[in-house]
Amino acid sequence: MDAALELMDEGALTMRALASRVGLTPGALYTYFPDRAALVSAVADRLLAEADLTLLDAPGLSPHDRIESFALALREVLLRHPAAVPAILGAAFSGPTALHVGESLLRELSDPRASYTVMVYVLGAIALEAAELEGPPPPEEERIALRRTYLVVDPEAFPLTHAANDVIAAYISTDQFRWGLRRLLSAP
Amino acid sequence: MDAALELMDEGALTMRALASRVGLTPGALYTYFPDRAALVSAVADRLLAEADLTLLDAPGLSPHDRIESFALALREVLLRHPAAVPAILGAAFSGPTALHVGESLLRELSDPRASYTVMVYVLGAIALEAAELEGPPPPEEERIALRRTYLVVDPEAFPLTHAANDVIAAYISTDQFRWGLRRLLSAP
DNA sequence: ACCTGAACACCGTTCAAGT
DNA sequence: ACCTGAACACCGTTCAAGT
Repeated sequence: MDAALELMDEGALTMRALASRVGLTPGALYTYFPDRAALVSAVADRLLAEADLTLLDAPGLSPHDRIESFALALREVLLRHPAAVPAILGAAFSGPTALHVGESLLRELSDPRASYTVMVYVLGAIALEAAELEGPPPPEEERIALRRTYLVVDPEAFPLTHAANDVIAAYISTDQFRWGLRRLLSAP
Repeated sequence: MDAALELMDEGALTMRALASRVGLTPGALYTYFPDRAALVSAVADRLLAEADLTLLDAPGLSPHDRIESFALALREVLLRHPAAVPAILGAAFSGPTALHVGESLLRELSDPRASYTVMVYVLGAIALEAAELEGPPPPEEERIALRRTYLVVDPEAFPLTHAANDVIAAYISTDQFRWGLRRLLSAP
């Protein structure tokens, strides 16, 4: 599964490539996983578990702070493996680790609807950020600077977008991620 | 592109299948699209445009109501084509239609960071819902009922999840979608 | 410009046969 | 149980050649 994650990061996860990397014949993989989709799900769940789940139960922190620190940790893990993020979205509920995260989240927020809203925001933000990464990401500042030149638009046709260029470039920043999360958590 | 969307809905969009559906040889498609990814992006942008963009400029409505009505319309369009949703996430910023939506959203909310938060929520919610659909969705009530039996967990290991089963089953409801959106928009 | 036919370099998955 | 070798039924993309 480590090899599978590596290949995913390289954007080249095929059963054949995986087999050759672990020194097997393609067919031999089907002893361990019924099919490619099962392999991908397993990798997704393992990746989800790489974020420090204990942050969600950290003593001495407010519920909001626990959620924030876990969300930041999860984002960091997942953005290092952007190609795996779509699989995470797919397994958002089903996997065993996802269940554990869900239970902890329910403990922090009294209304289950609020906890789902947080999940939606966190996974949505990560998914949008991951979508524009090919491999492991360059430093944040670099990505923002790139977006600043990248996202130039016609000022006549899109005046507000043009005026907000700097903020839009920073949509993928940790600050923006935290800002949105806090806004959501601070809702009445 | 209509044929391509049809094939996507059937979960079987290949260049060869598309070619045969439009009465061409696979190679001929490369006159119109440089590669498969370009085709998928084009379909995604066209799908985005199917939601009524004028809702975002509807006179006589508050900014929040405009956003809500457009978000609901977008969700309805996209959930009819769940297989295309990942492509929408990928093209969330780049496409011409996405630019237009972004500009309108900036008009409704004074802080660009808030408008991005709304985008994250709306696209995130749609992505999570789409992830558990194979083809065009059954009626909402049916899906919720299915989830209610689907999502049974061990009450000992996951007591809160077990207790909230009914609400969790309704995570994919229009009501939950609207509830989360309103909560986000009502943040101070 | 648009299309065909044919090829190239791949895929995931299955399965008899071996150990 | 685990693995190989070989096959089956596919892929996306390219490209000479035709109209």
